[in-house]
Amino acid sequence: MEAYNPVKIEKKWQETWEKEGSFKAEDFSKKPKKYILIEFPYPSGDGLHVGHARSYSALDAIVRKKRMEGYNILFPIGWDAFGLPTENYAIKTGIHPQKATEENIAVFKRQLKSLGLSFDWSREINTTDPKYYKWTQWIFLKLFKEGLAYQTEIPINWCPSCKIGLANEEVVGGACERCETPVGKKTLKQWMLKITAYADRLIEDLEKVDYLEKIKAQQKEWIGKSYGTEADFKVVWSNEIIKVFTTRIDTIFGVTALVLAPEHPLVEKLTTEENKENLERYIKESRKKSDFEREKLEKEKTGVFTGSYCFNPCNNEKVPIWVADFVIATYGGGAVMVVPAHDYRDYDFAKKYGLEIREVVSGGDTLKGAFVEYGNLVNSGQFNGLSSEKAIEKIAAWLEKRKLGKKKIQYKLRDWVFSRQHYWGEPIPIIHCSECGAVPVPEKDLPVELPYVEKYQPTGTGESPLANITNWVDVKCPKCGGKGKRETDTMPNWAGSNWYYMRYVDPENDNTLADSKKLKYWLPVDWYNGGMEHTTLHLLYSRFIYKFLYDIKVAPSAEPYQRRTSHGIVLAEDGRKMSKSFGNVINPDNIVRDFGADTLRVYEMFMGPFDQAIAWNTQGVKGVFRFLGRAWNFVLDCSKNKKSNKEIQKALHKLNKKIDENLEATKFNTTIAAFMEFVNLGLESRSEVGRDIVEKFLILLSPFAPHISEELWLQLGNSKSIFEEEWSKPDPKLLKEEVITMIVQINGKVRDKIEVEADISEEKAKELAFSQEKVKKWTEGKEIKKVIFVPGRLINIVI
RNA sequence: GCGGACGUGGCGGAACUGGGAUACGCGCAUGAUUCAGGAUCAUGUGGUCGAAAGACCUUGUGGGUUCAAUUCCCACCGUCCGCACCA
Repeated sequence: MEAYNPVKIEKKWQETWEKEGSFKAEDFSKKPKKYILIEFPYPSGDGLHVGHARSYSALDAIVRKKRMEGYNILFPIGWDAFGLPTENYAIKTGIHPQKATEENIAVFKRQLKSLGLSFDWSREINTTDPKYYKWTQWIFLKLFKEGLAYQTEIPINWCPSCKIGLANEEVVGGACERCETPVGKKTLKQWMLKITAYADRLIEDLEKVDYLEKIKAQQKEWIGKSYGTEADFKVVWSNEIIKVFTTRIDTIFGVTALVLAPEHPLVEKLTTEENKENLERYIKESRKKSDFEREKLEKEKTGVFTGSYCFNPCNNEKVPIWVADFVIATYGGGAVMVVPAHDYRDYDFAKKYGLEIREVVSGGDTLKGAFVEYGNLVNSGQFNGLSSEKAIEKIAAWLEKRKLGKKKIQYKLRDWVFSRQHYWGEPIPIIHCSECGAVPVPEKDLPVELPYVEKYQPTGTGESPLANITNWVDVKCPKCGGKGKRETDTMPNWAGSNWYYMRYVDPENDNTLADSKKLKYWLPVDWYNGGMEHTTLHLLYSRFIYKFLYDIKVAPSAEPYQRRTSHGIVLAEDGRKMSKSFGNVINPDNIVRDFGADTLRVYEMFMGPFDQAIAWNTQGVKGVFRFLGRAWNFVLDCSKNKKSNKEIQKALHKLNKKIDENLEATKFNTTIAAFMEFVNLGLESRSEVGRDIVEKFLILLSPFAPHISEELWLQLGNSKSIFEEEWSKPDPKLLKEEVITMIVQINGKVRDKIEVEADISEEKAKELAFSQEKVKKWTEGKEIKKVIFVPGRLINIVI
């Protein structure tokens, strides 16, 4: 008998599957459809990560099983290829991003194919292909038309190293997500997408989908909806009104100051002569501070008095107006009412600057600290005695009646900065005309192709490298025919990934983003798996874009993804992140070469709970290789036997059941453990295991370890592919145990075990239990208080 | 500070709905095979006491509910992830 040698068989089967087009999805098939999606990879220069292999292998197992169950499966693959890493790589090496992308894709493709993943390669897409990004641009034009894409002059997060504007989502801990340089501010005219218009629907429609709870929670948190009241504070000696948002309008009688963000438009006007110098210095300094530094300041609060006052709308008291950089300019209008007695932050601020601390909600002690809970109102005029809940309603109504305020909903979510000052992205299809303003490129002129140039270094001025290409920039205005200039900003790398899963449905279509009938057939995606790190980025953005496309009747449903699961990352053996600089990267090529793709796939499923981060362990890989070797011997050995005993048949059906249940729950690790147990049992009684069993075993194994299963299937004399076999259903008769081990407990401690019929009656069980020697020993001379019988499980004697 | 997850052998981890704690794998030990190493196979492997039979202890800590708790409740300690001066 030949020993298991994966290198000899894997390539052969990969070629056969490809040649026969075994995994092609069929549009409009009569079979029930399932659209199963993994996040398409970014083809970086580092090659495939074992982390890619982890989630892809797991989903491939699900896909292969579902095909055998009779589903028409769409399991596609493509490349999310625009973006900074490639551009940076190009700048460093002098290799054009397009060429680098092509080379990287070739490597990724070879690596993915060497894993035997059952993608439908005929639907491969690439976001940098003009035929693809034509439609990315088309979506932008539609957004523009509906007023959801607009330009504005805003201070944006600016990475001084990448020389690029960043979305809030790309700033991690005050630093650039890509290069970890502390982020500063720069005011630029930027394209924005109005995701805030969809904030409510993005929250509400989470009810309709099946996402992990933590994903829903994170998205809601990110959108940050809060209910409150906006109150108008009129400035003394002026007609200016400062609008203040608060969730605690019940504390308005405790206001002893008002604080504006340094960027607030009224700051200059409100600053009196004698405070001018002080204030200017303060603003200058706080502007110099990056967000990163602001956060690092240990929450020490600083501020300066403007010299002006305003009126509290509820009691007409004069309230001093301050400026402080703890107030966020972009949230709630950039103005905060300070209630030291009932807010921790305000308390600190008041202590530092000697502001009055006035209790207006009873229950705390203003000498000790802020009391932030709800209570009953005091020192609040006609509202005294009301509970906070009631007061919030009453005061809001009172303000509203006098046109001094109104109820308001605030979100943390902000509009999405959609401009990037880079070369390697989709050009924004807009032409600027001095007469007509921003004019959309006519749809018939799409795509606006990215010009192929030699130099793509950032200009550093805030303009993209495209600004230097005059013959591309200078065009006629499509509206008036006059002089126009192309928009030189490009889109962020999220643009292409917003809608890519729609393109898989109809990847060659040149007339529309995708045929509407095909969209209707395949969408929504039934199961989408990806990384947790995309929860507030890609996942939220793409839901927004899809909802927009639904509104303009392109997308067929309200939500794009029916189910969302997440995998944990794969760490290096030392528990750190895999990184070239640590020299701890595991290259999947080496694992495939030394142990085979099946071992890699099974190991990555076995290594730990799917949703949990886990460290690589090469010893563990060896263990899985051993298991597959044992399985190989087991199958070939036992295939010569004619008959199988009942025990192994039962074990097989139990295994079958376990796989069915576990896969839906993404419990891949225990599924593999069940296979190992089965093979251990099989080898123990190998003379009593026959061909019928090993054939069925191979069918069960095939989604997980496709190459070895296909090869053994052939060696057993089958002529058709194992993947044309039907997935089996466990036989309930064989699942039913006839004999069970009944546990006998004395006072909850296991003292004996007895083999009994599964449906033994209570009387018989008791009788049997008490007749046991061990039980007699433990109960001798003791008073028996109680006997508990759990059918099919145990008997507990309380003494 | 807020939101979420979690704490089980030397290690990764398992345990359905409250019913045998430590499945499966790694590692380790002993033996077989081998000139040797590797590979493979067999057996053993939570702790303490014991020659053994066996007894007792053990799921972060302390308490509670229960015939029975890794699982449920309360308090505390600790770890990880996300957000974070959001008014």
